[in-house]
Amino acid sequence: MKQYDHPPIEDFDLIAVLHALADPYRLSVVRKLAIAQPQPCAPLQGGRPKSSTSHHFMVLRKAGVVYTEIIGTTHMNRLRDAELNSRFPGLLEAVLKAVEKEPLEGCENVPR
Amino acid sequence: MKQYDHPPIEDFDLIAVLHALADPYRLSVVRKLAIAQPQPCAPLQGGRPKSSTSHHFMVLRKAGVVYTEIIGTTHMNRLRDAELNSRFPGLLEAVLKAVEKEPLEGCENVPR
DNA sequence: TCAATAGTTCGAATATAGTCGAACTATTGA
DNA sequence: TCAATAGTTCGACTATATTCGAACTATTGA
Repeated sequence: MKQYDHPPIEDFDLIAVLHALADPYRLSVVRKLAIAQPQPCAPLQGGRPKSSTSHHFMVLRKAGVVYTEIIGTTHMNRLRDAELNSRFPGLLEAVLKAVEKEPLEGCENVPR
Repeated sequence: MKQYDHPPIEDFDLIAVLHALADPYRLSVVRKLAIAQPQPCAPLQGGRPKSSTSHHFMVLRKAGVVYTEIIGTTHMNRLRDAELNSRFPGLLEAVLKAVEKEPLEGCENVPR
């Protein structure tokens, strides 16, 4: 069962993390994973072709934002929130909090 | 004395702020302003041509990261840190903290 | 009034990123 | 063994960003 390479914490680069988060689609993925983890890619596609989704997940993985475990045919994604927080304390939390009141496609009916 | 338009807090957009910060040169400007405010553009150029500097300052201003006041012939820049913090609590602080141990060109000899 | 200063604007060139269809790979379950 | 599933890779295209020189504007101080 082949797995992805994920950067170790000490290789996390702030510019790469900020860039990874500075895209509406990728930010929505991060928000959804923050609500429910882990998740396969499929339910997070949001109407996009698989190749685009795959590209964005690669950006998230390379930055260290997402960890993907291959289980059978599905790729299970989770946030590397603890690692991110140990390297860049408060960053992910601040980002998630910054958009928590904004609508999140696919989660319109989630009660608060 | 003509002045710039700066977006009001309620128009701040997280994606734009993250994008503004996700560039090495712009992040260095933000770090330098966090150390000493306000400053004109000139000492922050870092060897770049003026047109590039001007472009990056425009990105920072449009995102709401930097406030520029025109005083005579110099454009004095400061961080909109309080406003940023009221809109996106903890974000700027987390970003600055994330890189505080990294070298900052032009500040190599600052004692700690 | 005029030169110097500080920074902008323009336009073109280059680089980086995002999008998408089509072909591909690995795994599972029948 | 074979079809279905989940996602990747490739290559081409488009869009967005960055870079830079050159010409420009506004203000000041001599």
